[in-house]
Amino acid sequence: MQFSKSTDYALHALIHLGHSERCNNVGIKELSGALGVSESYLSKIMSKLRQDGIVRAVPGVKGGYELARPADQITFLDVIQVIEGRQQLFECSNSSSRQHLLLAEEGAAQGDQERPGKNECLVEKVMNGAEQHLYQYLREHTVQSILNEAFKRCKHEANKK
Amino acid sequence: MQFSKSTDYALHALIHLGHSERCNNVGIKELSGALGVSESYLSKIMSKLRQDGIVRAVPGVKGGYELARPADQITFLDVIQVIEGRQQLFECSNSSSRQHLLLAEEGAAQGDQERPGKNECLVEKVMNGAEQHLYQYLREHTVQSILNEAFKRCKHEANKK
DNA sequence: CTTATTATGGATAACATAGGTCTACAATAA
DNA sequence: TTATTGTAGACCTATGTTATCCATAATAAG
Repeated sequence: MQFSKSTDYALHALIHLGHSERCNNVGIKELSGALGVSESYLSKIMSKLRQDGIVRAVPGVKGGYELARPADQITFLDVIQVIEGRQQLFECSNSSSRQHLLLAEEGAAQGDQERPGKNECLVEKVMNGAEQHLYQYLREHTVQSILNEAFKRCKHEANKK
Repeated sequence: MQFSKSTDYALHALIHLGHSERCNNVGIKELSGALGVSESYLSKIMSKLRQDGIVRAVPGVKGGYELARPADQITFLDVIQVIEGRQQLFECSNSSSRQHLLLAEEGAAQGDQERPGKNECLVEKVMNGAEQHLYQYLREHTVQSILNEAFKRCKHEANKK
């Protein structure tokens, strides 16, 4: 279980875009140079980000990419879900096994429809809880928060000199 | 990014073992039957769990598996790390890129050894924070806590009748 | 001691996904 | 119109997941 390299590239690319907000568009050449990835591969990732409305792209001379919304409204979770997809982190593979009859439906016999989550597998329930926990953390960190942190580091270093 | 089916099988198998604590050993046949997985595949998973000291195995007639320690000392994290491995969830793939020079080393110039984590990439820092957050949650849930929850469900249903 | 039973570990294979390249095409500013 | 830049698709390879099968080792019971 690991995040893909594409997620790494996407996050760093977005930070680069946020950092270069002054000049409108950043070309794939500049981006791939900064990250050390091939243009062809990175452009695929950028396309995904564009399709999901994270960045805007303009073709043509002087074209390139820019953030589609303020950097403080682009969360880590946004980016991760674009690249990794939105399937849940954990799924019980065989919900009709004897095990599940025991764990999930033991307490949910006849017509127990008033509580819908009741016959969910307990293992899955814990794992979904973990997922929500993780997502909450990832929602609290944005491209902007990275830029702020980098700026703080920079200033701190300047003071020492 | 998803947990593998093996993790699912491992968790359910351990819960089965915890539930059948009375009779000493549970054979692979009973386990695979309960989970709806082939014996050959499940035995691979059980071997891993044994190598990491989660379960004990005895071969021979009347052999089988049992938990190697109390169910409340087997956390979800333990199981996941055995099956999924212990690599970190996220690694920056190219820490020598221009991007990283900006993000990580901007504030960590000459001889800055007194703070070791200082020149870590900020993206990686957030992701490692997310990982620790997730791990903390997974440490708080054990095989025993699932058994307790199942027991509660069972009792609750009994009261209703 | 022999035998039936059970777990172990290696070899192998189908399949999906990640990671990456290349090329033809579309859009746009100069 | 043309040079430049992003888009989309085909394509390839390596790796990991999910599995199966078989020979071997260990063990309890007879």
